[in-house]
Amino acid sequence: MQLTRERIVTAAIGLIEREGAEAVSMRRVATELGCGVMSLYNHVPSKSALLDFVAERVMSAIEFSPVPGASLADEVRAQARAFRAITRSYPRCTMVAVSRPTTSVTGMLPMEHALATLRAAGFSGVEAVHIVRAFVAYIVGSLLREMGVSPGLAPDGSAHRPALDPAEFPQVTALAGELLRKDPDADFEFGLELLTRAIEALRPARVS
Amino acid sequence: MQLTRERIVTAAIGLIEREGAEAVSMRRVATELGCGVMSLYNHVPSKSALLDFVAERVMSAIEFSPVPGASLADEVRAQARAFRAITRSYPRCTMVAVSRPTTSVTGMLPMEHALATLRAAGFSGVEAVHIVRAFVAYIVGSLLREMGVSPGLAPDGSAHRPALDPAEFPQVTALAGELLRKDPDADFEFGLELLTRAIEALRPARVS
DNA sequence: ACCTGAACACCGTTCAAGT
DNA sequence: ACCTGAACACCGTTCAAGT
Repeated sequence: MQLTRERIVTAAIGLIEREGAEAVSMRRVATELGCGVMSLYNHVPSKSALLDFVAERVMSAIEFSPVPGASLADEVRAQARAFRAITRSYPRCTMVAVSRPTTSVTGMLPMEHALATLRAAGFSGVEAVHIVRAFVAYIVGSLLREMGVSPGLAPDGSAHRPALDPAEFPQVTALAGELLRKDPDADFEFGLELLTRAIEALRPARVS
Repeated sequence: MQLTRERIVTAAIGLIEREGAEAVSMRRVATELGCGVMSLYNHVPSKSALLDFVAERVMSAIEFSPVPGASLADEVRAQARAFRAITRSYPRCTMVAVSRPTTSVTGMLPMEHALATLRAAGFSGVEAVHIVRAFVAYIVGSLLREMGVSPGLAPDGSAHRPALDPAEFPQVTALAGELLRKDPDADFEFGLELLTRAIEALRPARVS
């Protein structure tokens, strides 16, 4: 089969999902595709660029289903969840996507959508940009915590949890159960609700 | 001079700050210290562990100056800013710190502090944990956006900004100036204010 | 135009040998 | 106990040669 950028990116994504971001090498991708390493360079300028294309593909997988009569809060929540949903399709690729600046056209579509929603709700352009940035920061930070792993290098599985001193860390030890409990959905929804209510309170009175 | 873990971590931090995270290699660190590569392994089990120690050092550099009579909002803001301030001292190390889970004792100190503040303000343990997580997600996401670079691999400087179609991207093109303006402080403060107000509104009526 | 092997300058880590 | 050189199995990318 013909070697194309599409196929190369697909192979890279598969590799990342199966073995993690640190497993990706040009040589691995090449053998995956049954070609020589250098053949890749006819379709992709560098490894860094390849990962950019991976990021682009992941980001363009964000799906909006704009509900017609939705309130501002509902629309904001829906878009934030759609963003986070890519984690479901590409759990490990999400990290590489999120940690490199997207310059692609399709990567700008969520931004366009979000700005339109906020402007329609009465926010100024400057406010809209600020709000989107705050939400993106929160979502990206949530994804990073949820995946819990560096995109580049996996942390050692060394479970040398050093036993905290209850006198020095009264709160942490008291809430250890809660702190160790993993419920990414609940965590995400909690912060999302905080931000959503905050922008509702910020919304100009003059509803269009 | 004696080779110690301290010196190795310091050398790694210096290397990261000077040349970026992707420049760190055991061999580079060794030559930096004027010793053989393998000597490092007497004090550090692996490269991954070395980066964990880097993260620990960076995180433990967070400085709190607990203002006595401060309001909840002021305390929360102060702690969030203190977290973000490590970016000033370790601009590039921050990214490696933030993208690997901290299991160290000193890394738990900010958490302890934040939980204490929130509990003193009347929040339950479960609420406090949720709130801290939301703030951490926001702060980490902000840092990631601010540094704009993957911890592992630098993005290509290829400025192939592909010229958006104004018909397809009316908001983005209209707000291009605002979107390209870089003011990380203002961005951070905006979102911080959103979250702070949100938890103020959430606070239980019964003030202790 | 597309493919490719050899080669270069790198990696992290194991192992056996030194002191 | 600490250091270390050689070696192994990898990297990304250049270059010159093929078709």
